[in-house]
Parts: sequence; structure tokens; C-alpha cells
Amino acid sequence: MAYQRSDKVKEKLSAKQRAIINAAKEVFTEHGYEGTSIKEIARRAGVATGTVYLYLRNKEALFNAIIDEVYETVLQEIVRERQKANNRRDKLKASMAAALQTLGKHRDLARLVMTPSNDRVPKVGVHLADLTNRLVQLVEADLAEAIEAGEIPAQDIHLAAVAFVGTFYHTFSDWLQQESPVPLHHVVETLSAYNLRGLGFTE
Amino acid sequence: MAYQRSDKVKEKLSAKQRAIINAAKEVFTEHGYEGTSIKEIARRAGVATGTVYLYLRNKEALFNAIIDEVYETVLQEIVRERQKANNRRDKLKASMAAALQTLGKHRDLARLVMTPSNDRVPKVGVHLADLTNRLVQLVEADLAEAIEAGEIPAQDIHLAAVAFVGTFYHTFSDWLQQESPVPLHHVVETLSAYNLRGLGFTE
Amino acid sequence: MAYQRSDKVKEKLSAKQRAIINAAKEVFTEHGYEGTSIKEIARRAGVATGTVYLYLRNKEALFNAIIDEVYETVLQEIVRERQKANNRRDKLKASMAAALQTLGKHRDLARLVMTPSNDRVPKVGVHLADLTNRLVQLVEADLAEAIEAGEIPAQDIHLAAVAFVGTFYHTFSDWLQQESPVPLHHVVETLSAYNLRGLGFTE
Amino acid sequence: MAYQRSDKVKEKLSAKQRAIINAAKEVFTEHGYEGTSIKEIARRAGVATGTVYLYLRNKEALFNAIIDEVYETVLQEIVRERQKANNRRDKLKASMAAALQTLGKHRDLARLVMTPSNDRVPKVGVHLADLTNRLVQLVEADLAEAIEAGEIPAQDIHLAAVAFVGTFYHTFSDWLQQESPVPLHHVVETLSAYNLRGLGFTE
DNA sequence: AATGAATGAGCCTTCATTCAT
DNA sequence: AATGAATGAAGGCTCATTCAT
Repeated sequence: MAYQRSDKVKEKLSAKQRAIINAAKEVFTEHGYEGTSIKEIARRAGVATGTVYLYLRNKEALFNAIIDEVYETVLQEIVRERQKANNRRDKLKASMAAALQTLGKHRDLARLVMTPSNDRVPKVGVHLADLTNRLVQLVEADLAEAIEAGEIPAQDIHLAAVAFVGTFYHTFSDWLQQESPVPLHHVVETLSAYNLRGLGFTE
Repeated sequence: MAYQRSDKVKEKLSAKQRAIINAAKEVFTEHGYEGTSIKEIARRAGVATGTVYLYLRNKEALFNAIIDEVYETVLQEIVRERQKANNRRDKLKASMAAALQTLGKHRDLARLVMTPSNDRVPKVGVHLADLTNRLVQLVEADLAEAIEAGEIPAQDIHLAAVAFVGTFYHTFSDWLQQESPVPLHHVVETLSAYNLRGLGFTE
Repeated sequence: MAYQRSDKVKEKLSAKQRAIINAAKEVFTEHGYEGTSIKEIARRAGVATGTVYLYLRNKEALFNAIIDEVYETVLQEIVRERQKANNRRDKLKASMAAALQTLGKHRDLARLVMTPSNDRVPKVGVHLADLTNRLVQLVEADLAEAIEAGEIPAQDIHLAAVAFVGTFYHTFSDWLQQESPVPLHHVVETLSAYNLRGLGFTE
Repeated sequence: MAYQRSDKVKEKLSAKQRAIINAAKEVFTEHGYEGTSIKEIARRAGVATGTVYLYLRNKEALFNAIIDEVYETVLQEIVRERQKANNRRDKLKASMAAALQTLGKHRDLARLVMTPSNDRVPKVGVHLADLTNRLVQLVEADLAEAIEAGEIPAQDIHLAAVAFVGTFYHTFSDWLQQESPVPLHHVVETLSAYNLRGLGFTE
């Protein structure tokens, strides 16, 4: 289903726009935002320089289009996985599992998304921060419910949520840089246990 | 003591090199890596453009020199604080407390250091990762000992250490962006408890 | 009559060509030669970009077509008004009055025509000069007759004619730039008197 | 004296800035504002592209620097020549004679200055209009005095002044385009007589 | 050691014009 | 006849780095 959905998103784009965005993904991934030239993207997409501007207003818009795509895909996956969960513990776990699994499928892209560069184009950085902020908010809501239900002790919800997401974010960054990484599901399992304990869930 | 130590680091540099690096800290902090020009750094340091190249090979080296300085200062502070601690729990807590307190004193600089920009100079990002890697290693050693001593259950040490550092890293990033942030010691206390529970320390 | 005539000019063009030229008038008037894009003209004319090139060889030809139209309209008007005049004095006066009145009706268009821009397309400037050259020739003929008839003293005919036209040209430019301009007929009256005196007509 | 003065102005500029401005004069003259590229100016000046920006903020500033130079030279010459005149008639004549003679010495430059292009860079056009406006103001002052002194009948001073300048402006433009032009002093003599008659001066 | 003028590659973006449909 | 997507040259400007003084 999610596959279909994200496919729908992609189908809206012409083959050419797809080619451009895909080329951009590659180049941005390899050289960063400032290190990427439109000319190179065009070359890699097999179109003329000007053609890029037929589909995307400018460099920033091109970059954001990519971020948006990843962003939306990940969030859709999270929502989908959470629906399968029955209790709070599983929801929390499912959220992070979905995020990691989705990003884990495209290591290069993930690397791009997870390396914010606020350089000179401040909006870019802001845009990138959104994803984790949304995740944090999701977790905060879960925690508030869990506390109210007496499943975990009262605590600083924001801090706890940021810490929660932080373990996954950081571990995932670490995982991205490893040459022969461990299976992601192992990461998910371990971190889930770690965080649930940290939050004060009792067996 | 720590003051002396970090002063030692600084003493190695000539007054002019100091002036250049300090100016660079300011400008990089204000405009980011790509947004910063050598000319502006030179102007702010009160030297000619060419003089910068007498002391630092190039822009990247200049940036790295700053990272190194922060890096070293933070690590020295961590080592110092750890020596005060008597048991594993306190050592772990002291490590993170020292890191956060030191970076917290210079929010702007911290923001610079903690916003990796792999733009155009991918090595910069790599360099920045070093700091957290070292922290992770420190924590790994602590965990290995704690497990051996039976204070916490056996677990994936690397993953746990990365998660541990991740909570602090991420929370601190979040803290940096807040307009009126909570006291850092509150963050330290809360996260310490979170992580110690997560690691499986028993009261 | 003049209406009919200038209509004849316009009738030669297909409705589509008319639409394009009219759109071009608008856009050139608003943004100048270099500031105008063919795409915008096409959009405003309700046709596709390529269609413009079906009717006009290129941008320069399009611009010249407009100049030609204004040019021809003004000249027709001059000829018509001159026919009403009985003597040389009135003919000279009628010539300029017709020119000014006609251009004065479309201040924007006049501004476009009267601001030669030799930019990049030097021929454009040349084309624009034609109008005044033709006016000068008309005046020269009148002066030659007037001298032969003994109405004015012998003099450098070309220079006098250029000066004559120059007073109107310059005054009219000045008038175009004024926010609340005086009535054109006042300009015509004043300048006519000025020039007739200058030429040596006696009361 | 005037020669010295304008020389002083030029001495202030380094040899390189002079070379750049002179090259710019050539290229702007040949291809107009929009048709001129900084690269070509640099090439012609024998410097690198970036060097141009060491001396002039940008293309517009470079263009204006040229206009300013001509502008100042011409006005200085006018002031100087007017001081030699004893009466109103001679002052008026001297003003225009000075302007024409000065511009006449550099036909190419004069062509550049006298072809306003308000295209896309509106300030450029405004800047160019200044010269004639200043001339008009000078003439207006003279006319006001002449009327008060009873030397000429009351009339619309602004219109008369614009017409006055217009004859010279236009005649000069005409002269600039001629391949084998008549001597400028002949133009001055003829136009002076024409205008003085037109204004109503009596022998 | 120090200077800072000079370099020139490289960047994003625009737009007149073409041509396959 | 008409379309409009595609082209790619060209332009102004910046800036890390060098080097003659």
C-alpha cells in the first residue's frame, strides 16, 4: 500500500522530471548542496541545463523536492506501521522501526537527508529539521498518553522524546557510515529495549 | 587546571595565528562554512588576505583548526571531570555533563561544530564526526567495565554507547536551537537517569 | 479618413498577427526592449511561443513592426493635416501639430518609440531615427519653397530643418516625462511661434 | 585650466582603472549597455574579469563612471566659456558652443552619452538625462534674466529653454551620424542665430 | 614575514530560437 | 498552422588562492 502510495507520488512527475530529481539525488548526495552544480545534474540527467529550470524553479526548490519526497515517504511508512501496533510500547517501537527501515533502504539518500547544511541557504536547514521534529512530536504524544495511563512515571516529555528520537537518529547515522553494517532490525530491537527501559516502562 | 591546559593549546600558536583563528570562529559562526570568505576573516583579524595562508594551508584547514580546538577542549574537560567520579555511573554521567557544559558555554561555537556541512568539502563532515566517535569510545570502555563488573546486563556495547551519546547529542542540538532554553544541568540530570535506566543500571 | 487609412495598414495583418503585435506593444512599453521576453508576449497574445516566430522573423523584427506602425500612422496624420493648411507657415505648424497630437494620444507607446536603445541590436536605433529623418525632409522641402518664395531669408536648410524638428522632438520628450503635463496644443502654439521666428518669418 | 581640471580627475584613478574605464568606453560605445559584457571589457583592458570588480562595484557603476566623466567635463567647459561672455546673448551662445565643442572632440563618447537606454536598468537612463536637464536649467536662468531686463518678450521659460537645448541636442545628434560633418562652429553660429531670433532677441 | 592586487574558474539563471509532434 | 518542450550559449558576479613586491 505504502509502496503504491509513494509510487503515486512519483507517477505524478514526468519521466524527465524524475530523471532530473534522481540525478539531483545522486549529485547532492555525492557533493553536498553547495558542492553541487546544476550543470552537473543536467548532464547526469541527460538534459540541457535550461531544462532543469523547466521543472524546478531553482536549485533550492530542487533540493527541497528531494527532501520532501523522502520526508513524505518516511512519514507515510510510520503512520502505516503504527496502525498495526496495539499498545503504546509497540507504537513507539513501530515508529522508529518504520523510519529506520525506510531510510535504510536508500543509504545514500538517507545520508543526504541526515546531513543538514544550513550554509548560506538557511531555509534548507530548516526544511531538513522538520522530519525529526515531526518524529519528536509523534513520540511526545505517545509519552503523554503513557504517562496518563500510568504506564511510565511522570517526566519531562519533550526531553524524553528528543532523547528517544536521538538514540535512533544517532545510531542510524553511525550505521550509515559503517562499511559492513549490522542488520537494521537488530538495531531496532536493541534500541527499543534501551529506550523503553529508559522511559520507565516495566516489563 | 583545565584552564591552564586549554591555554597550553592556545599558547602554541603565535598571536597572529590566534587572531586569525578567533576571527574565523566568529565569521564561520555567523555565516557558515560556504558563506564565509577568507577576505572577511582576514579583515576581522586585522591582517592581509595573504597572511592567512601563511598560517593555514587553506580554508578547510582553517575550519578544521577550529573544530580541533573545540574538540580538544571538550575532551580535556571530560577527562578532568571523569577523574572526580568514583564509580562507573558517575563517570558516565560526568562525561556527558562535562561535554554539555563546555559546549553550552559557547552556544554559537557549538552550533558551528554541531552543524556538519559536508558541502563541497566532505572531509569537514568527517572531521566533525570525530568528536562524537571519541565520546562513544569512552562510553564503550565504561560499559565494558560495567558489564564485566556485573553492574549492567550484557548487551551490544557499541550500539548502547552510540545510543547513550546520541541522547545527549540530539538533546543538545535541540537545546541549542531553543530561544529560552532550560538550564543545562536539568538536561544532564534527566538524560543521565534516562540512560542509566536504559543501560540497565539498578538503583 | 486617417482612421480608414491606418486601418488599412492593420487590415493587412491576420487577427493573430495583430494580437501578437498588440501584446508586444504592451510588453515592450512596460519593460523595454531587453526586458521583454518573447514568452511573455506570446502569453499575453494568447498564442504559443513558437507561433510568434510564424509571423515575425525574430524579436528585432517584432520590435520594428511596432515602430513601423507608429511611424506610418504619424506620417499619415501629418500628410492629412498638411493638406488642410493653405500656406507654408501653416503647413510647417500643421506638420508638427499632427506629429505631437498623434504621439500624445499614446504616451506609453510614444515613450517606447522615442527612447532609442541601440543595445545589442544597433539596428533598432537606426530604425527609430527614420521617423525624425522623414520629418526633417518634409520640413526641408517647406523651407526650400519658403526661401524661394522670399518668405524667409536664405539659410542652411538642413540645419534649420533639424533644429526645427529638434525643438519639437526634445520638447515632446520632456513632455512625456512630466507627471502632469501641460496641454499639448499649448506646446504646439508656443513652439510654432518660436520656430517661425527662428526661421525668419515675418509677421 | 579646464584641461588641467579634467586631468586632475583622471589622475586620481590608477592606471589600471583608467585602462578599464577606457576599454569600457570603447565597448559600450560599440555595443550599447546591454550588449556589452564585462568579460569583453576586461579582455580589452588587458586584465582578468575579476579585476574589473576591484575598481568598479558592478556594470552599472562602470557605465555611470563614464557618464559622470563626460558630464563633468562638459559642464566645466560650459562654466568656463560662460565666464568669458559679457551679455546674455553671448552667454547663451557660449553655453551651447562649449557643450558642442567638447562633445564634438570625442564623437564616439558623445554617441554613447546621447543614446539613452532606459532598458531594464532604469537608473542608467535617469543618470543620462541629467546632463540635458542641467543645461536646460542654465538656459532657464538666462531667459528669466533676459525677460526681466526687457531684452526678450515674456514667454514660457521652460518650454523655450527646452526648445533651445533641443535644437542643439538634435542637431548635434544629426551631426554625430554624418560621415563627413560640417564644421561644428558653423552649426553653433547658425543655431545661435536661429534660437536668438526664436527667443525674440532684437538685433 | 607580510601584503593585497590580480587571477580566472565556476556558479546560477535567463531566454531567443528551434523542431518534433 | 500551431504548439511548447527543449536547447545551450551567454551573462554578471564571487572568491579561494597565488605571487611580485
